[in-house]
Amino acid sequence: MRARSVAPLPTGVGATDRAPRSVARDRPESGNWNAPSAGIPSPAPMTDLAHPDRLQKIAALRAQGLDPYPARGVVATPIPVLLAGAGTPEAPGPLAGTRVTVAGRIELLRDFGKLVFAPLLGQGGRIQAGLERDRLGEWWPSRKLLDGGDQVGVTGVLGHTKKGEPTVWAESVTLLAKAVAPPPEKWHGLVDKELRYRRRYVDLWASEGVAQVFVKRSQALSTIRRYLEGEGYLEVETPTLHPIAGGAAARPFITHHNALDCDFYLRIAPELYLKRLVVGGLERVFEVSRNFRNEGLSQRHNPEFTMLELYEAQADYRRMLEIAEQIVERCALAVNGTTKVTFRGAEYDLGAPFPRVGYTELFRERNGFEFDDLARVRRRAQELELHLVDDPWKLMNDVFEATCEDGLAGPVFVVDYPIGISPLAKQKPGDPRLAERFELYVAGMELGNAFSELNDPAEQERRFVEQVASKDPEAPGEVDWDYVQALEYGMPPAGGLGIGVDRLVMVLTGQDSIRDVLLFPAMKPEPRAVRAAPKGTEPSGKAGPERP
RNA sequence: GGGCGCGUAGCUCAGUCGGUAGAGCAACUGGCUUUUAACCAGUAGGUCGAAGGUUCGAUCCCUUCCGCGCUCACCA
Repeated sequence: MRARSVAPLPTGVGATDRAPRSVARDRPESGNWNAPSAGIPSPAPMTDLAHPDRLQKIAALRAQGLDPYPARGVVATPIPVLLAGAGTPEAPGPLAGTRVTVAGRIELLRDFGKLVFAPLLGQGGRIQAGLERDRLGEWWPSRKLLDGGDQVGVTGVLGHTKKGEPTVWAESVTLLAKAVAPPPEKWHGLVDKELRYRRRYVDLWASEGVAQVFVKRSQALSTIRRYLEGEGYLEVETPTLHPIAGGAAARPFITHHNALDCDFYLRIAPELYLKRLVVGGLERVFEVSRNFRNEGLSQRHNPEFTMLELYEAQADYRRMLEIAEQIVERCALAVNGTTKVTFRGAEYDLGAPFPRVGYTELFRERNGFEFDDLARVRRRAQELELHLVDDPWKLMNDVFEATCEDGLAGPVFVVDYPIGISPLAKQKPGDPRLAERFELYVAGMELGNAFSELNDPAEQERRFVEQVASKDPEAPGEVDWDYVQALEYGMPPAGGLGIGVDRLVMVLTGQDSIRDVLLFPAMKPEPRAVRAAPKGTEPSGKAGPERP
């Protein structure tokens, strides 16, 4: 909530005869609770989590004419500012001894009878409030209505305890929102992974370091945007609903538009739209897009994931190498202050430049023959007990991934991919077997993919037709003729790059699983939705929740 | 989709070789004015994930289902 003053409520407009107290949030009176709001009762809490004792406290508050969910917050000083301003007992800071207001969630209550310590959690930190009987006067008995998890505002003098901990010695306490669900166990916090993901709103404050991961994620995205804008790029937004699932080989989600009475595919890649924009004269574009693939889940795969894609006219994949390096290095520095990261037990240096290794050379080194020796590829695939897919080029790449990918600790660029697995990339001059394409690997994980974009419409049409004709269930179902037509209008030579933002954030923050860098990873719906009616009110026991 | 594992109080976990369950924290009551997982005493809290089967009796054994985790497959 933004800090601002609120004009007193005019008498008779939603105000009561206690209105002068109700608007006192900027000048809290000692011992003041919140004045009542319009007297609208809240509906009964809906889930099993609501604790009866806490519901009774709400009833007690309302009985006193007090609002457990007041309309206004308090004007508070951010906790990091308070901590810095408090200094130490030996060297008090500029705020020590002054009256301050802090807002936050009561982490827990340590009750000593006539003194209660209450660590308050807010964004950016934790500071302790000290509630003393002798300072709080007539409010003091009301402390019994507070619980761990409640949102409160505390005004008092900033000081220290005997042990030197910064403490706001409360002169008034304002309940800002009553928590009816109890917080997790204070020492272990939330450890059940399912609960952590389902109740991220608890995990974010109850589990150490979780919020920081998402702060870093935001910083990384912000860094990417700043860098690309500095390079003259324009951020754009292209459709999520696609008539043809193109730009990647993946199984799409299908949805239906009622008014148009047609099916759409959820975006599997923004690529073809972004290149249309390059045709349209937007010479440097990028998009941070959510993509959806109807495939398996794993530590590296979520059904929806975030991809950065960018395209630059007059550039080729060599320029994309540089941009990829810059993005990774700048993000590391912005997020961690160093290019060194620890991921899955190993240390990596994300400082540019990254080494390059040729796909051809790597394949030959690990397998002892050329990647386009398809007969030997097939034998090798049998040795490796790989699933023998029909598409020889796909099989070749399966062999590559099985034999080469694990060794790519990285960061490293694998450059010059076989053209057979690069349907949207331009052929490498002087070697018709290869495309001007690279992938970026870190910790054996593909982080990025880039190429010199194919802009020959006839060649693109030929490859599309070939794809559609293939037996690959993940190939597009039909040729994107509109895209071919776009190329017919002429697309300048261009380089394009895609970076898996979730995976990049995994590496930057040292998280093993993609789920730990997604605020709300995909989960099956929780069967429990609503709670039974309050005890004793079920008509016959049949009206309870459906709990299959 | 396959394999392995897990599901017991709000949270973290014990336990029952089959006789319907315990601890710590949280909650509630009482005590305590400097705690850092405070402490001390007491109280309350559970259709032991769901359904079915075996059994005199199932939270425990069996089957199926649901959810989650790990792993393999899948995943340019």
